[in-house]
Parts: sequence; C-alpha cells; structure tokens
Amino acid sequence: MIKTLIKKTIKGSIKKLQKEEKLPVFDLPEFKVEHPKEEKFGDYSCNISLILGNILKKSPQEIGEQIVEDLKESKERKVKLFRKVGVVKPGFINFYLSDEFLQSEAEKLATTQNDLWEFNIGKGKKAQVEFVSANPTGPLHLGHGRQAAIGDSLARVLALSGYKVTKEYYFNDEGQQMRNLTESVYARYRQLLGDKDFPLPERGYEGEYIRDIAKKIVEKEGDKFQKKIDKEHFKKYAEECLFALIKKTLKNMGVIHDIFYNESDLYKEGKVDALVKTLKEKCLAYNKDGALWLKLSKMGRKDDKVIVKASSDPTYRLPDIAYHIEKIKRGFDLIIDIFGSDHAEEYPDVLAVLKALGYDESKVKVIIHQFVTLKGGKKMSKRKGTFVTLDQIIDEVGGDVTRFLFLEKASGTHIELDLNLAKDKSEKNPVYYIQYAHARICSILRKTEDCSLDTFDEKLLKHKSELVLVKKILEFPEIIYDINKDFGIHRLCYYAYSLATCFSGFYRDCKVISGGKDLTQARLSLIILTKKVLALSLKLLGINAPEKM
RNA sequence: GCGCCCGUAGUUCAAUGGAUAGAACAUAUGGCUUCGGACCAUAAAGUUGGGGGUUCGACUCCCUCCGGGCGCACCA
Repeated sequence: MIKTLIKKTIKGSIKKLQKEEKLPVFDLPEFKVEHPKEEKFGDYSCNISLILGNILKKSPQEIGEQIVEDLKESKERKVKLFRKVGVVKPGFINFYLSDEFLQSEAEKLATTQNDLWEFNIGKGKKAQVEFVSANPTGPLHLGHGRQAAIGDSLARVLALSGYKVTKEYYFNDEGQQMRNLTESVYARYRQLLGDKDFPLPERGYEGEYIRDIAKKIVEKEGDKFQKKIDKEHFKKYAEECLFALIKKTLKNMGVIHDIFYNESDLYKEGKVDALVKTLKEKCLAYNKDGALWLKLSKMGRKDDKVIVKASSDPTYRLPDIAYHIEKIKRGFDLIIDIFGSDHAEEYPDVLAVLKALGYDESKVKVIIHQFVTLKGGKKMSKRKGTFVTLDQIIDEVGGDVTRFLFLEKASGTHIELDLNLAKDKSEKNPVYYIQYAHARICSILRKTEDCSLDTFDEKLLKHKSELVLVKKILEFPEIIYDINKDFGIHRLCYYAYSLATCFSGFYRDCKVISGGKDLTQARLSLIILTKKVLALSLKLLGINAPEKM
C-alpha cells in the first residue's frame, strides 16, 4: 500500500538523518500519512515535521525540508514513485504520484489473472460476527435491518481481508417472552374460532402477525385445540412461522447467517452451571437476599448485578457471559458483536467478567449502533405491534436501497427515518448512481466483445481523468485497511460513490470506442478494471451490480 | 437525578487533532446528431447547538450549559 510505503520511507529518512547527526536522537512519535483535501497539496501528505517541530522546538518547515532533501536520494524517488515531493506552509510534506507509477499500477491490476488484491490482514484467523439475534417473537423491525446490513457487510469485508468468518445469530426461545407469545397466539386462535371475548394475556403481543399465525393453525388443524391448549405445539408452530418470516426478510436483504445459536443449548450442555460454579470459586459472585450477585464492583464496574434470582432463574447476563466464553473457546480470534444502544450499558459487564476469569477480552469488539426512529412516528413497540417492519421498507424501496440506507451512515448516528421521504427519494438514491456506472461499463463492453486484452500500452493512459480514475482504484485497499481498524463500513459506501464519480469524469472526457486501436485497448482495460472494483465494492455492500438497468 | 450516545448547508449525512469543513438531495442556470441523460457543468447555501479551556493547529480532546435518543429490574 502506498501509504505504508511513504511512512516507511520517511522513517528511514529520519533514521538516516539522525545517524548523520543532522537531527537529534528521539523516539519516533506517531504520525500520519493521509489524502489532503485539496488537489494542489498532492496525493498524500504527512504531518511528521509539524509534530517534530513541537518536540524539537524547531521550525517544522526546516525539518520538512531536511527530510525532503534526504528523500531525493531514496530509492522510492529513484524508481519514480513520485513526480514531486515538497514542503508547504505550516510544514506538511506533500507527495505527488508520478504518471509512470499510476500507469504501471494500472497495468499490473488490469492484467492480473488472480484477485485484484490479496489481503492478509486476518492471516487466516477465525472471526465471528454476531448480529440481529432477535428472539422469534415477531417480525424484524428497522433497527434489526441496520444490524443486518452492518453485520453482513462487515463479515464480507473481513472475509476479503483474510479471516475465516462465521455469521452468527443468537436467540432464545425459552422464557417469559415466548410463553407470552404462545398465549397470544392461542388467544387469537380462540377468537378466530368464535370466542370473540377470549382475552389476550396481559402484556400480550398485539401485532397483526399473531392473528396470521393463529389463522394458519385454524386452517391446518381446525378446532382441535379449542378445549385445551397444547402449549408446546403452539410455541413450536409460532416459532417456526416467525423464524421463516425472519429468515425471508433477511434473505431479501441478502443476509444469510451461518449459525443460529440457541441460548438453551448453553443450559443443556451445562455451560451456565459451570460458569456459576467458577464464579463462586473465584469469589466473583456472592449470595444476598436469596439471590446470587455478580461482584462487578470488584471488576472495575460500578454496581453489582443479580445473575441468579431468588426464584433460582438466571438473569440474561449469566447466559450472555457463558455464551461469550463459548465464543472464545470455539477458537474465534476476533469476535464482533453488533448491538443496539440499549445494550450499551450491559456489554462492559460481560467484558469485565471475561477479563476477571482470565480470558482475553480484547478479542471481543462491540459495535453499538444507535436507534432507528421514525420521523413524526409513534414509539416503536414490538409488544404493541406499533412498529415499522423491515419488510415494509424493503417492499417500498427495495433491498439494495434499504441496505445502502443503513450502511452509508456511521453506526453512531441516530437515524430518524422519514418513510415518505425515503420512498419519494428512493429513485434518487446514490446507490443507483453506483449501479449505473457499472451498467454503463457493461454496455460499452457489449459493443466491443471481440477485443483481446492480454496486453495494452499503459503509457496511453495519460489523460487527467484517466489518472484520477486509476488513483481512486488504488485507494481501494486503504478503505479495506481502515474498515479493519475501526469497522466503519460506511467508508465503503462513500468510496464506491466517489469511484463512480471518477468513472463519470473519465466517461465524459475520454472516448473508449474511437481513435486508434491501441488507445481503445488501453481504455477498455481500464474500464474493465473499474468494473471489477465497482462490482467488488457492491458485493461487499451486499448490493447488486446489474449489467443493465 | 445518574450513566452512555448524538447535535455539522433547507434536508440526509461525511470529514484516522491538520491546510479554504465536504458530498448527495432539494433550489437556480446551462448542456443530448456523439460509447446509456438513472448523466455532466456552474451557482447559491455554514458562527460545526451556546460558552469556556487544552494545542503550533479543534467538528474532533476536556469542562459547562441547552436540545434529542438509549439505559438505569431479582425483564431480555
């Protein structure tokens, strides 16, 4: 990667300058190489001399010039990576890539028979991404959609980065919520059979989908259960229906999980009991008022919390901890949890316990996304059935737009969705702009099917718009590295859009089919390369790359 | 009341402590005899919620106030 190369070169220069006693000896501080906002400042810029200026109490400008002077001798300079390197105003060192370098990189990428880039960030390690994880008590809502999009795309990026990735869905089909669901379905069932006043349980599920499930039971099995409820049967039926619904919704967004992990397995396999035993042995839990308390205050957290109630039922923290221990034991080196902000308070407890038990909690990365709310809408409640389902929005704007809608925003933003606006504006969604660029390339390619493209003269790619496009293509690996660092998948949306913009500029300025045969060949190679990078970006985002629109 | 998150153009959002805060949509104007006009070009639009502080440099870090979201159960 060019960034890393520049960093290395600068470090080398400084060491050399120190050896020659042109600079005093010091520990090299962190510094940055980034893309300047303005074109005139070059393709990359480095702030090292500003930082050193402060440390050495010397003019940054002067230090910068010293480094640049030395860089002139370096081998990167000699192989003509840069057209120009200079120091500007406050003391930034600016690097301008040479045309020769861009051309040769384009040639390398365009003629490779393999994948465009091979990332070895994950080094074959195991990664797990847990997301959605909704209990089967109703259809998925908008918040789940946000998780589904982020989790799935993150998993795709990690897989490209060289991890072996497992996409996991954790759920619980035991407990109060499910009993409530079962009884709600039964109530609707009885009502459908004529008992108009058969009451919904207190705090029962009021959503219309409950009636649909009951209707199915009536159609299939008639009044078989009118006298007496078969709880197990109703529960199982409701669960199956709802999971079918959930999986279908996820599939409409291009999301498929590898593993559905049921919380009850943790109990069946004795993992929860074992955890309780360990916690007691290590004096991390104690009895009080008939309940078992977790001594979080001794683990750097504020308040102790109950993990086993006086009724001897566990609270959700307990299996959650057991589950995360299992994740580590299953050999995952990178564990990503995607949770809504309602979990923001809880997960540090889980991490604290992992640490106290001697597990490497740094393997667990938690991404908290803020809630999706509706503009002018009522509060969304699953129990009351007053929420916008993910299906509704997918129906309105389609899977591609839905995914982009959730992916283009950093997970920390609060999304206030205006459903009408989203619908009205969906035709103008940026996702179509990216897809259009792809389709347009395909269209050009359809007209030139007989071209052979094993080789081409890369020196012919010298128009500014061609070189800008090449530069943008070379940025792709940087985006992947950045996402691996901070899991900000939205970067990829912005990248794909700007790549499409660079292609539009090229399309405007450079005719592909015209002029000489050699130029056509070179430009065809460039647009095929562009198409591959667009398609790859879209694939990672889980969005279709259509050949025609 | 306490804790976490958020507040950036009319709107939706970007901006690993860096240079004149950027895009899209909406608005205004112009561009098809030409590889796809779902496109392109130009313009207007900002006291980055307010006020302090740290720094060579703050949308970014710290303090405080205002506004919004989410938590604060022997619910999950």
